[in-house]
Amino acid sequence: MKIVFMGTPDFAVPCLERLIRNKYEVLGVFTQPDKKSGRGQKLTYPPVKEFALKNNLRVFQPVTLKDNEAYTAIKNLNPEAIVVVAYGKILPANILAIPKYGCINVHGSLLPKYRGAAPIQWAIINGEEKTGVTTMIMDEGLDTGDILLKAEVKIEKDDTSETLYTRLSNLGADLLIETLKKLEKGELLPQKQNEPDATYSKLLTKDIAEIDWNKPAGKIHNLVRGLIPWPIAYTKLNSKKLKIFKTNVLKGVSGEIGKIKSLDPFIVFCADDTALEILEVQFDNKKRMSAGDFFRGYRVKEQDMIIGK
RNA sequence: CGCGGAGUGGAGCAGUAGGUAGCUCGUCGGGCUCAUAACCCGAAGGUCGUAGGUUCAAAUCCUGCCUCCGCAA
Repeated sequence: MKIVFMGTPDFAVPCLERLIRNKYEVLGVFTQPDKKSGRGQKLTYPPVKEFALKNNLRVFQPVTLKDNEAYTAIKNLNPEAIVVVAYGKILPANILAIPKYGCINVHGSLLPKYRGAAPIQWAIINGEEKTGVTTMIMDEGLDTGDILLKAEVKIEKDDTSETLYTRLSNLGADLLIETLKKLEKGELLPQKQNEPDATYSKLLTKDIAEIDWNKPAGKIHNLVRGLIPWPIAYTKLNSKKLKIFKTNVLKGVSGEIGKIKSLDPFIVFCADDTALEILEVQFDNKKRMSAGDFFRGYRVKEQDMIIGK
């Protein structure tokens, strides 16, 4: 099958890799334009572009798909299917209509739950016990297309968005190949999404990353896990930012909410008689380290430490 | 040229009016103890990121380079 691939971040790379490995003919790869990023504002390529170049694929980085230029380019490639994985742009109707098998999207949730951005992170933040990937035939809406296949995974207690990402991107890639094979054989019957069950997730931003100690420890633990590797949950310690990477929930512990119970181990009281043990932190301009290491060098008396502001 | 912080024994840090380095933890040995991650005694371990420069003398001053990190994107 002749395919045009569209994707941008790491999540999309396994899909492209599987397509190549399974001998699909990848006519071209669309990805977001290069951006200046990182310290020193260096121009960096999106991960999909890196991978595409290494595999000698044609790369397209249009600023918009809504003009005639992008449409014509895709039309001329004459794909039988367009595979879209975390591309970051909406496909207009005229492009959706080009391939005979349609535009296939791989989404990191069990649709219709978690349509939109950052579905994997929100599944963890909300404490879901399972999530998965879904393939669908795209339409003009935001993740509203008819469902082709789904695959579930269990969210483990210590999963972070990072670990879940890895699992789901590989699962998604496998599901994509299965979807394409069955689609080609005419074995798939697209299913309408059940609208009343639909939920949407927002793009992650830094302002959701500050920990609210008035919540129960379990919720905070989920936030911490969900915000790895970005933007990282944090609290303030004597007015400076203390990023928190790893925590442990303690139950049946009562104390004044938002106060430090002890430094070794590092425990803070939370709502509903719970407490959060903080295992790994990163302070100010320091490196990421265990709470024990941090307090070994942080020379402020315990009674002078103020958490949360 | 986006802004800024930092590289000191295994780990985290202190040490800027320049004179061969200290703390907490860990490690090793010994002691106490029914026992211990607890306590006591002792020991090992650092060419102070790297290359030059200034100086009688630099971890501490100057210059280049490498690496790491925060913010902003």
